[in-house]
Amino acid sequence: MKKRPNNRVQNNISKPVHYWLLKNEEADYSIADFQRDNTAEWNGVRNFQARNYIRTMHMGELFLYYHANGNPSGAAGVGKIISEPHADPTQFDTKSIYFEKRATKESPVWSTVRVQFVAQFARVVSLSEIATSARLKGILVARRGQRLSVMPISQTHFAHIRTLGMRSA
DNA sequence: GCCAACGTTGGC
DNA sequence: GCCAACGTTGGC
Repeated sequence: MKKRPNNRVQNNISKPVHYWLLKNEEADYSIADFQRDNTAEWNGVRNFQARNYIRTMHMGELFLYYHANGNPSGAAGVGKIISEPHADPTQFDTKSIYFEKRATKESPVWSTVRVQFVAQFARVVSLSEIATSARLKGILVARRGQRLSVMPISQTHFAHIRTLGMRSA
């Protein structure tokens, strides 16, 4: 019998743990709104690359909550994925701005996950701070032209930004 | 409001 | 499959 590699999590062999960065405009849905609601459906993603990332998400994974168009823009807190990926219901709603005429119940086009508020940072870790940090070199959110609302982030970068955010300025 | 850097659409 | 036109994102 082959021995199971010991660098995998038991009962979860084919599911690597990801960390994510999820964006919302601060004026549309801030970390305070997220905290008030406690949970939310991450509906309305209409970009194929972002959708493909959503489809690799797993329950329990953590993400940085990022304020786009913020004052300043940056990481404002932490949330958690609390469902497996599933069809975004707004794609079937003819009255929704997210309606998708190509979508059918049998083969949906867009995916979503349910998310839960975990923590608000003591301070926003600004994009300029992220972009200039040597320890965050290569981070996707600071890359020029990067506009995805859902992107992966390394465990190391996630942990570092969380440490910065939890510490008062 | 400007505009760079994309992604998407549709004619051919 | 190419690519021009158009739409969107998001920092500034």
